[in-house]
Amino acid sequence: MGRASPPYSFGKPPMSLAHVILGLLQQQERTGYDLKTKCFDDCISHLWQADQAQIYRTLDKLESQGWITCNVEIQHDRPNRKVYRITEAGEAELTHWLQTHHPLPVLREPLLVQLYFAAQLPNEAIVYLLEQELEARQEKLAQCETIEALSLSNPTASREQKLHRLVLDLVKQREQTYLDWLEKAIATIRSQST
Amino acid sequence: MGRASPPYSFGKPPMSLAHVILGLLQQQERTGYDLKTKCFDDCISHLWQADQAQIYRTLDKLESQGWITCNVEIQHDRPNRKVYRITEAGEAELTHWLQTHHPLPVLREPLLVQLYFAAQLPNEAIVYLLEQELEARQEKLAQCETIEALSLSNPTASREQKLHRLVLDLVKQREQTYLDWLEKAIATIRSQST
DNA sequence: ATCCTATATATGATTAATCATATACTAGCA
DNA sequence: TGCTAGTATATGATTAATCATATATAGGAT
Repeated sequence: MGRASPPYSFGKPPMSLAHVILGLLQQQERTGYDLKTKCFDDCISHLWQADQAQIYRTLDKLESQGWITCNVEIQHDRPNRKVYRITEAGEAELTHWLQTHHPLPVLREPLLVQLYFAAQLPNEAIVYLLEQELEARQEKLAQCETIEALSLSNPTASREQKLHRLVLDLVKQREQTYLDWLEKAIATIRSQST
Repeated sequence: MGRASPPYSFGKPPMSLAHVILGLLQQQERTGYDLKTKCFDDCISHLWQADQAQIYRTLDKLESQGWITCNVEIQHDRPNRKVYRITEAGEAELTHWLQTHHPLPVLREPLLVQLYFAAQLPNEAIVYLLEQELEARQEKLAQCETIEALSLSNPTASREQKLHRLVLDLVKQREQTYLDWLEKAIATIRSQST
């Protein structure tokens, strides 16, 4: 008991986006548009990026799965809103998923491939590549700091906020590790004879 | 000039796996089976993981693109081998790709999502989750060290090897950042009242 | 009068990736 | 005898993700 019986058919093991959405809908009811603009883009872009089309299609699947329900709000000045709410089955599924270990995600970084095969390139070309990456990573760290300022600025440290803080700490440290390594790598390549 | 004219149609911007394969074929000619077993699984698993089926399909695409050619080696005791070699057009494409900045890959980590929404869970459940992640990350770091021992043990420091070392350094540091954070996070949660 | 932005949802097309499975022969082991 | 492992390539099915585009209305700026 606790979970629906076997024939799920909907996306087996990870299905992570579905569960991110369940988590967000457990906080409060929302529309697809709210999820995209207020949640994914403004609050958890450091954590999970999602395409608008995929959000709407996942909402459809979650609804036909019985994990969320939909209530259409008629609006006259604007398009109607489909407000989604998590169901009891959805909460059970979320609670189960939250406690399940998932395999480490596969990382595929073009920059590392480039560096791995860069032996044929002149040093300046390699340094240029690393500098562009450095710039992109600095920008990403800045985005993390924006999110930090927006959502973790007030001193009220609820249990939830402490967890959000932990998550953001990792993401920031990850970027910092990258930045440190890039600076070291640039110095190493520069000091090298071609 | 330098690149084939517009109607590529094959996978636009990233197409990274195709370029990893081009890089490996520039080192020497290989079969799909060699690529899977000797390269992806043994040498660059820390860098890029690839499914056997996708390797074969990408070889087909690269061939029809004119970036590699194929020579069938007839074997009588075993299945025939299709030996692939990079072409001049392929080398030009690789050189171009190696110098192009690519957008940062999107990271989607189930564990971070779980922690973000874990406020409803008891501390022990959160700690258990973090400990499982810690174990998986330790194993991954150990895999990096195996690769290090296998491919970077000899003291000959060619230009190529120095680059491979840089790449491995980042991957190891990334895992270490994770491990440090996980230990800190476990201590933090443990010290917390439920 | 025209254009852009915001609100709101939806579909079609395509790519990248994974999983399962099929085929086929050899060699070694139990 | 049957089983497994290694060598070698290939296809079908499916999922996850991205991009482009379509529709519709209101309100503000140029």
